[in-house]
Amino acid sequence: MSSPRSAAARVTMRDVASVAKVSTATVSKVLNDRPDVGAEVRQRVLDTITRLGYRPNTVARGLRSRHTGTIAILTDDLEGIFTNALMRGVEDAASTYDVSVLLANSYGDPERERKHLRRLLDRQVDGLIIMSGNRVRPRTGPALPLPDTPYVFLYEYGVGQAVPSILPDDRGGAVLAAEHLIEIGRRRIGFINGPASWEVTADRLEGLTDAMRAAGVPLDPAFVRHAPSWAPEDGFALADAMLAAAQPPDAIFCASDDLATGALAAIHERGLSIPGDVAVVGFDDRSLAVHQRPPLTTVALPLLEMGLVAGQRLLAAIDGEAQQHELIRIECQLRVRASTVGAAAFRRP
Amino acid sequence: MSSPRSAAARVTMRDVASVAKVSTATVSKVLNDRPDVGAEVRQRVLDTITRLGYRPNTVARGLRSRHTGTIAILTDDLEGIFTNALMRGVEDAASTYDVSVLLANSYGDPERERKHLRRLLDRQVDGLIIMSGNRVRPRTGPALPLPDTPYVFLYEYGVGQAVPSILPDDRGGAVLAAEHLIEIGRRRIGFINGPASWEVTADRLEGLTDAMRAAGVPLDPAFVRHAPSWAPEDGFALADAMLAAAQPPDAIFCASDDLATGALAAIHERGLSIPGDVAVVGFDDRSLAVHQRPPLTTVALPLLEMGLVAGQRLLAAIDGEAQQHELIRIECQLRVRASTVGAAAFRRP
DNA sequence: CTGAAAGCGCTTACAG
DNA sequence: CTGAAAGCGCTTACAG
Repeated sequence: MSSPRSAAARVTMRDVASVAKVSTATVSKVLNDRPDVGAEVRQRVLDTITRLGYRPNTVARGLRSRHTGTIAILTDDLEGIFTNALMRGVEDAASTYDVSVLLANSYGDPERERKHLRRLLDRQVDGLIIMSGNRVRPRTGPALPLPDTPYVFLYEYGVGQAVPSILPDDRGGAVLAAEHLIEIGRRRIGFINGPASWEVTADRLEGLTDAMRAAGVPLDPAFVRHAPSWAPEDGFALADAMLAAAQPPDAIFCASDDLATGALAAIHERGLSIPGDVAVVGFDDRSLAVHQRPPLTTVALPLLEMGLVAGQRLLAAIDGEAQQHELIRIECQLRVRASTVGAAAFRRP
Repeated sequence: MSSPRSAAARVTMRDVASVAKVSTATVSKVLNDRPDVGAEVRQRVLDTITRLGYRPNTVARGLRSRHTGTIAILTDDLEGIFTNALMRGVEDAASTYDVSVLLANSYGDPERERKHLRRLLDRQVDGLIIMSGNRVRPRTGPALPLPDTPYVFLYEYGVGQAVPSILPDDRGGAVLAAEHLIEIGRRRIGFINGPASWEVTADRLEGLTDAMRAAGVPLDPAFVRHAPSWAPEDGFALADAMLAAAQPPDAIFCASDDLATGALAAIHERGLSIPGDVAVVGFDDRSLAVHQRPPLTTVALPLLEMGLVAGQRLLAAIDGEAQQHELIRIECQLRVRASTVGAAAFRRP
């Protein structure tokens, strides 16, 4: 039974059929769990399969059946700050259904996107997830028309296309943060938002505003600022400015963990305690949040779940479910840590 | 010419052949850039292809030709700290050769790895990149034997297998850091290493030790410490302890940017200047490095290049190049920033 | 240089 | 319930 090392003649469905004394059609039916196979024959085929170590060739199956069990993630940024977690969700969903996922990185370049799309379509992918790895914004359709291939948008959204877009509920996340600060007794809440050109900043501001209004707590316009960038440096500068006011805020809500990192430093530098003098809440729940001094209370983006939902929606569409234009907002979660409910005050030594 | 929306009968090679009045064999030759086709016929085929908007079916090609133009990345951690950059390198290399890349996440579970491997082999992938997203260590072979499918290890390494492993040159990276600190005149250099159970910490310690010895600068054992974890908190604690010494270090080299972040905080808290009193160097060059106060000099891991090399090596093996057991170390790069050559001292206000 | 024929390994109607 | 036949869309020897 020794076989030439690499030529180890693959065992095919024909081999199984001939050994089990059935037709390949029958083997195929057994493999695909079709009901119309006798119990005895089924068992014989199954036994033969394991005895021969037969494995179906997905490529052949794909050619004949016209579905490949493959989806693709097409992203504009493979190194985006949220890319991994989103991808993991998609991969989890796909894996559950024995679907494989292809990866394509367009770098946000339409020409590259077109190339990838072409290759992916040539490869007969069953569907596509078009994903931004870092920034929610509207986008036009795919760089190539996809008349026969379902797709969904993830962490970005289409404007006219009849497909779902999976997004975080940024507004709701900000509401959570605001309600938490109000609940722990803060009344002078500052907001360090991200650059106004980023769409999420509008949603987060809206959530904060609505929650404050609902609670009857006024929001001082002087304490509501857009940072020029998302960098900690800007969080530092804006927090420092707020702290210099005659009546400084007793809480600062930042639209990102990075901004919050800067805010924490500014508060420390002034010798104020956290959360005693100033409570701080971030947004995103990146891994650095938990390592801040004190650990940062923050609003967690539901990235994994978003990826899962995107995957499930796509799979459903592949199975024939009708798609329509809709924005699916996934709830954020508040992660309460010491920067708002600190064990004792966290004052600089 | 209106076509029923979804049934838009695909144009196949047969259509092209019949319109161009040639055989499908000839179309295939043109498509695959075979030399044995007349110039005139070639042109006619090409014209027909664009006129009909023909696109080859990769699945059919794969079935017949026995190579699918697909590789897979199998990782134990899709959210590993270095996963994205490594993947981007692989994707870049693959894309260049018109090869697609599949993504598979085993979560480090052998059973899951086996499942993925099985699915990937059924799918007839041409090759595999087996990658760790966060930690260099030796590993046994794939959870399933791969007699006919080439693979390479990335950011981890095999022990016996006749395949290459792509790794960073951690030792060399530490040499760069040490030489830099010595060059700017530091003589009492502290080293905050990562947990001893992490293999890279041995390499980085060796690099530091060798460089110091070569320069004739003594290394005080009291200033060489393994942190219990990679977290900033531990960097803080160890730096703080070193600074409390009668003769504190004038430079601290940290085996990760996270540790360095903690060290920076400890130095600030003591009211010392950076780099005036103490210079700091990190390792990894994560995005947070540049946002430290002051921006952190650090040793950049060559992740993108590692991914590229892994991809290229794999593609070469797929093309038939012989593989052997080898550890391929890619050079790190020193990124000099203000924490060692700061514009003026960076003293706390 | 060109084409007729076979075949990659499956699944799909369809007949019995 | 089972099988013979056709065919998915290509590429590969091979003959001319």
